[in-house]
Amino acid sequence: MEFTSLVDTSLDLSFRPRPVLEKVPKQEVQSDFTGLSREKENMGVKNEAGDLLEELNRVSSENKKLTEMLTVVCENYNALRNQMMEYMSTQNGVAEDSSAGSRKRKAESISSPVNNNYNNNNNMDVVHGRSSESSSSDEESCCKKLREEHIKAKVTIVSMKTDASDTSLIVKDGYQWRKYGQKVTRDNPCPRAYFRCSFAPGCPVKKKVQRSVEDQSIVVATYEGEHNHPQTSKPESGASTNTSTASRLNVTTIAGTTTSVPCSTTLNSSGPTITLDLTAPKTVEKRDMKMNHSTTSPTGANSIRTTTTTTGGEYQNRPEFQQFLIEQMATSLTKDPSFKAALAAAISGKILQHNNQTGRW
DNA sequence: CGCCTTTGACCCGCGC
DNA sequence: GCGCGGGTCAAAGGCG
Repeated sequence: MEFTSLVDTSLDLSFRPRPVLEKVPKQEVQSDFTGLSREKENMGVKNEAGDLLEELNRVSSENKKLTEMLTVVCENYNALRNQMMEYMSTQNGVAEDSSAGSRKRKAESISSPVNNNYNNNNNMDVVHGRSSESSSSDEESCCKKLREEHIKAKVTIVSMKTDASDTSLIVKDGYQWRKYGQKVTRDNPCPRAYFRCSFAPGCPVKKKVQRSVEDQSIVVATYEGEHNHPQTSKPESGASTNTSTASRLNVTTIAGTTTSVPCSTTLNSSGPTITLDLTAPKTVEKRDMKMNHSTTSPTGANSIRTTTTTTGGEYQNRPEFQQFLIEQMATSLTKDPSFKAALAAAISGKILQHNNQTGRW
């Protein structure tokens, strides 16, 4: 996510006074008083207009300076951020290289295709021959933590309703996944499957899939990270990979600012929790639209759980659904402070522009 | 042959 | 320090 995308200077934040601006009010003042011989009042209004213009120019130049400063700050931020990410990648690569010595398996099989794939990006900037002792463990752990926090900030939880008899833990979401592990966890007798995005070698996204304890017909998938590549294929609406069973899709995203659109091609991270049951007959009901801190998040994060029920095929065309989407988008946008700032700047810019063109204040 | 799943072993963080 | 539990690795085998 680029910072500049949050503060978009294309919204004409830099309000520039134009020659027209100086002329228009004068013309208007003169035209308003044409034919009237009230020299004193006229002079008073002209002085007032002049003062206002002076003030406007001052504020405009100040605004311009601030905008330039903001641009510089944004550029610096991006540069620093890129350096930081690059540095973290390098450190991570070094750390993993250095840790290979301590890990028996890694030392035994460095040429593992899995490892090569997974670390492709990180290895690009690795300075080979650097001893493991030379790297600062503090910095490594710091960078690792930062990276983990960065990833953890983008956690999406998707629940999908399947038949309880369906033992597969595969959620078809349009991406290509490679299963790399399965584990029975303590709090859930059903095994948890671990997947890694296998479409792009350096894609950091991981997915955990496990059946719900409460309702074993619900498969809960937890996505971590963001894909660095486009989606490979469209997710099949209301489908699971098991063709014989299947056909019940619940989408639940957890925690954050972005709302996932059900059955869409993107499973955006970090949105309010939305549970969509596309399986039941043709009714559309919105439940629990308010904040609901219970339920689906194993992390216990604040979440909105919304359950909408209808038939999958017609669902997205229904006006209720469109309205619901708009509401969700509006909610997400209004929660975003940067969007508010950009919107305010855009509105004020437009007002100023309009006033300049009409000559009215 | 290449890719995928399975599965037991290993790693590592955390709480006691 | 030790044990527990979650996460990951990688060899083995299956499948198209």
